Amino acid sequence: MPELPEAETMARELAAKTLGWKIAEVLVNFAPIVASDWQSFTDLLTGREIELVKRIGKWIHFVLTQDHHLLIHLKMTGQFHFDAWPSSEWPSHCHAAFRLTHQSQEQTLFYKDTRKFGRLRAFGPGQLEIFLNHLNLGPDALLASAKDYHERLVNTKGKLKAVLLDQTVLAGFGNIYADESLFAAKLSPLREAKTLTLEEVKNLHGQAQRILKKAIDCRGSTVSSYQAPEGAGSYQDHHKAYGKAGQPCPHCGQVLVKTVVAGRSTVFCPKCQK
DNA sequence: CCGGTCACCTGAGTGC
DNA sequence: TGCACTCAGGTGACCG
Repeated sequence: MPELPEAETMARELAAKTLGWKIAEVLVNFAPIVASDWQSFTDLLTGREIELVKRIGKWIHFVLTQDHHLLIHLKMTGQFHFDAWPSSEWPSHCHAAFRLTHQSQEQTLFYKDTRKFGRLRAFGPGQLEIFLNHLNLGPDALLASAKDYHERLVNTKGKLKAVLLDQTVLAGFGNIYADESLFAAKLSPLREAKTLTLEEVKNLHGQAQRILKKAIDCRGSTVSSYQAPEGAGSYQDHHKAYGKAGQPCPHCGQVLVKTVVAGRSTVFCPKCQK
């Protein structure tokens, strides 16, 4: 599900609701959703206060007191849901519950994930760095400069679309925003990334920045079930290529073509995108 | 080493 | 209606 704009939206909305709140209690309803054993997971989190909620690539990062951390990858269908603390019945597809307290107030944050691909990880002091090094994420797709893009893209083997999806090259692109950015930059997803000129990379960088920022303004794309804590996003109304195979290209009218690159469905205009 | 394929899951949509 | 089949925003393991 979430790519950079959806993860950014979730982090912002979670921050607004949970900053300064304490994790009073943790329940895990489906053990495999936690990367470690659930006992050490709950032990690491219980009693900590939430200092910051941010995004690292597509990961959601809760910074907790005493150098403790909660890192969540939402994969295809992960999302957050506020509801009542589960007595016996859990809300549908919710696999972990965090009872949060702030002075006399109380609320419960649920991790919800229909397809159960997502993973939650807790870290104690010094452990987060090791994990992030292991992930080896490239520069953030939104924060990186055109020079960063150029250095990363031109020094990588493979088709442009596959390279954009590789989180160790640039962190944050997924299938939607890769297709949308390539369409806007008039670059073929099938091009070998290393053949891009500096001008082409600068243009791709500019288009990607514009699209990712606009998507964040729209609170992400809701294609099927994606919801941020404050509800669905609306950037799907601005998609020009993703999900539009068979429809006319908005630039030239030629039919948009669907193919498969890096195992992912890819839509592009064979006339505009060179 | 590399690209391609599958596995992990569930639900929605489609066609018979 | 119902069933079989395909596809989905991601990534990591495995294979030739």
